[in-house]
Amino acid sequence: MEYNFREIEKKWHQKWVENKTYQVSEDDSRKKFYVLNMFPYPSGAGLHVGHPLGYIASDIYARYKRLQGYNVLNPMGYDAYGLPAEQYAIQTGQHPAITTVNNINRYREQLDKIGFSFDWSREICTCDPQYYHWTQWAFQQMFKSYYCNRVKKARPISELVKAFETNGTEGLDVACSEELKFTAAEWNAMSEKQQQETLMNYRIAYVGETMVNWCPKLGTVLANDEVVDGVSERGGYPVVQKKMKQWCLRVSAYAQRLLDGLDTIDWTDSLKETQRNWIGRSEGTEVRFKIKDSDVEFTIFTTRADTMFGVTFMVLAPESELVPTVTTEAQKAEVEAYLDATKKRTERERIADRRVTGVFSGSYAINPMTGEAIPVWISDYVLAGYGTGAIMAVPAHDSRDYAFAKHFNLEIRPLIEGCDVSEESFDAKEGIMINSPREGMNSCGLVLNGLTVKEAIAKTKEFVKEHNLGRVKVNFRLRDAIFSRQRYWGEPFPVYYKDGMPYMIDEDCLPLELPEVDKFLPTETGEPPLGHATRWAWDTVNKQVVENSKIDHQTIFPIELNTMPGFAGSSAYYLRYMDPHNDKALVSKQADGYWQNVDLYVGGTEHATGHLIYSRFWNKFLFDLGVSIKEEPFQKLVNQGMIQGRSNFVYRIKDTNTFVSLGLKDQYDVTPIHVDVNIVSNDVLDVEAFKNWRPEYNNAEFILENDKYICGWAVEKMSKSMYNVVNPDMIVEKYGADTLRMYEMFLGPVEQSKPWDTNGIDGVHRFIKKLWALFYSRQGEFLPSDGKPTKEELKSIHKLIKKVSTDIENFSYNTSISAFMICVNELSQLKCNKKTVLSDLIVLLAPFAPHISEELWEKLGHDTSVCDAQWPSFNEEYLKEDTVKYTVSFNGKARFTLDFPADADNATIEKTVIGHESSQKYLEGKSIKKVIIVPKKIVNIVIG
RNA sequence: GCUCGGAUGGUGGAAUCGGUAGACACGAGGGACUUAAAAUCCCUUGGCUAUUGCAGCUGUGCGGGUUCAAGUCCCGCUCCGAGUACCA
Repeated sequence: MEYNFREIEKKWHQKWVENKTYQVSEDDSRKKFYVLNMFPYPSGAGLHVGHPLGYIASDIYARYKRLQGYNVLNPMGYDAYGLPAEQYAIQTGQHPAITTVNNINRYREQLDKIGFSFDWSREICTCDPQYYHWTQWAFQQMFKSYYCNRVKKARPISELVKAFETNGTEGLDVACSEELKFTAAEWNAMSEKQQQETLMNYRIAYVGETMVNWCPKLGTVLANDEVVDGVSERGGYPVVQKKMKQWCLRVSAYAQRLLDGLDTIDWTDSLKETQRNWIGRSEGTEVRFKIKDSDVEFTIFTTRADTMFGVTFMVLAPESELVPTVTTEAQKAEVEAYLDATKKRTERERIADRRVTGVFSGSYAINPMTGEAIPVWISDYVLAGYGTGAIMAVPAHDSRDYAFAKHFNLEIRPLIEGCDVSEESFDAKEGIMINSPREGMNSCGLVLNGLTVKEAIAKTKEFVKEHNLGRVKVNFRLRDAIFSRQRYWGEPFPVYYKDGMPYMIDEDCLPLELPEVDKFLPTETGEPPLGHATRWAWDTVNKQVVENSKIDHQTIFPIELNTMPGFAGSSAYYLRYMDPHNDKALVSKQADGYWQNVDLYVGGTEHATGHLIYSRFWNKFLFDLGVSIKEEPFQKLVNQGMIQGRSNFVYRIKDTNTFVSLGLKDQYDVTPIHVDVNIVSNDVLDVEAFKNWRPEYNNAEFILENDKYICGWAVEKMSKSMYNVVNPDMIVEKYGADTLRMYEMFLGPVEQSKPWDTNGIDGVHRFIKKLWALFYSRQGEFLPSDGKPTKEELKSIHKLIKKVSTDIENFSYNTSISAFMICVNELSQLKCNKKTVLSDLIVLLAPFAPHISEELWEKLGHDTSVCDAQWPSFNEEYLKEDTVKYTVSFNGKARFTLDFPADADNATIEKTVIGHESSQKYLEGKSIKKVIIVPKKIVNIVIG
């Protein structure tokens, strides 16, 4: 009987739905396992063959864990808010909700063909009000919280208000935008508006006026991780810096915990390293410098406190608030011209054209160590956003300061013994200090000469602390996340404004639904697209606010017109899957208590500094609230590689319609042209299909080699424009889902990027047919029978059990599949038809090829789904060999291969070797010094 | 520039602790069955030399080193990929 995959796969898809095979619920009698894929953004292009790679890998693991007896949660959903649907809406007028639903349906159709064990009853979609209810709720909780550095936790803002009422800011240690100082009396005397403004300084979700990445073309701000090389990640439009009032999340408060948490999770080192760099912890010292002949003071941050004696100038960022203060009358015009010029440069230009620019402010600062007066400059190589926006410049030991000093002819003063700074600075943190202080230099008593750099830093820190010149400070590169987007297709903020200050809509009124608008562009007055939704503003928000918050009916409250960014909806979705239909809470205590956190998370590396930071932050916040019981959301993370396209080329002879085969192309002047990979097989072009591919090739002519047209090829990104997109539906149609699944895994390690090449798929398909042939003869006779397996049969299957079990744990699916091929070959050669052996084989195969496994499992007479079978365990007894081949070498030279008993030891080997004919000849007249048995069946004998 | 990966046949890739390369698969070549094709099965397949017997040399990006033994460890390079970039 033929292997009819179409019928089999259709049958089991139906049965799985009917029997709710993959629906799970909390079950305290079984251990849980939570497998999760990064949920997709449903794009209009549908899935290509690369998208399911990670889903297949995680599905195999999920099915494997289930066979081991775990209660496995394996959900799927959609990250449905996003720019493409909105851009499409702007162009065509089609509502993004419609586009999104269409795309989701298409995705679902494609996914269903591949046979995943997803529990679709838990499907979520970020644009569903039932879902974003909890995104809005979490945001409100952040608004109502501040971060206490003492307990290292988020706490209710009401606690902070109480503290202000009794003590003001006295003894406060909390995360804030800027250090404020006021007394209880001052606080109590503030108006409500002033109090609200003050609280903004401490809230975890706050409105802040910050420099943002503004993308004029998209009409919105972008987060740092959404900007790549100075242009927007989506669309590649220019991005400029702009000061704007925006919602922000105080991610920076969690910087240390985000860093520490990395040590507790099982992610790849490279991904952890990327996050560490992004968080960018640096330990240093803040030192105050006074401006000469003035009361003005400013603080700088340095990691090289040891170089205090080598400071020859100071630099402020152009955006620094101190700039107007330090600029003297005489320099005013020049400084203003410089500020103007820098403001005009986009970030992109600054990156592309890194020339040294700057201007002298006219003021001098006093070095607190030496009393020297040093010039204060302004330059855009100092960033306003990092540290204090001001630096002390040590040109001898910092390459940027060095370039600046050279350009403006400022003094360069070496501080490390033996370093040569005539050509470049000496940046390394090593060596012995000199000139600190220099002979004859005033000093306040600090002497660093003779110390190593490390010692000098420590000593200076102590000195600074003791003399109250500044403080020891840890700085992070991680910035607060900007949380407003001037777009339509995103979660609306559950916020209204009173007296210019934001207030939260009552929790009972959530979700605040996204209103309809008739235009998706900003309004004439420059407000975000939600500004078009005037009716909604009245009907929905004011009604909710007024009725539920018991506020004066006459008042019209403006509502927040921004929407939330893409990462809002994806930051806590893993919690929602645990309890997706709960309308009382994000997740019930019971569900969260059972599922805890994600045991295995699979997705691409492109989210390393975006989603994977934000959701860790978000989860830590919910952890502080007691909503999530695990501090880290994703215990183990596997990054699947990208599947690249394998493009094919034809070569057209210039100015003709004649195409020349690859091997002959060098004899002509040709242009390579991409050709659709779907009309090429094993690099041989289907000439007729090519003629029909496009009208202009209708009467194309060909110069063939060996009667074939051979195409060239290259590995490129899989994309429509390269004509190298391979669609999974087509593969399923031609070979079946089981073949697709196995082939995707057979292609190579999951973590590795590799090109898709449909050519190799026949090998996997053949394997499945061979497997089928173990069960059915060509005449359709069912072969399996009861009976005791032979030694060889047991050995073959137990070898496989051992291999596959360890391989799945290590995600080495490709080598597992090789092992299956070997085993099936062995069993066919042994003509094995023992039901026990074949049953084990089917269970092992079930995670990889679920459809054929279900079918054959049923045929073997089992009445439950193969999903509920038990993973077989192997028996070392069956794997033992009677004799073992040892390679024997003498002095590492002459080699023989000999058989020894499996349990041979030094003594028996020595005896046997000597007794052996060929070796005896070699050994004549020599004595054995020692016998070394090393693993892997090697014996070395040293003779002399 | 810095950080982290990687480089193995015509191709995708195996090789767990250093154990004597190239598993498995594709492709290619040859053969069987067939009127023919498809399907299936068998043989060969890193390179070079030898070939109606054995076999020999060479070989994991390049150059050194450690070791009885190196794709694997160490030192110095070349190239490729990813992340990051005035972070003081």
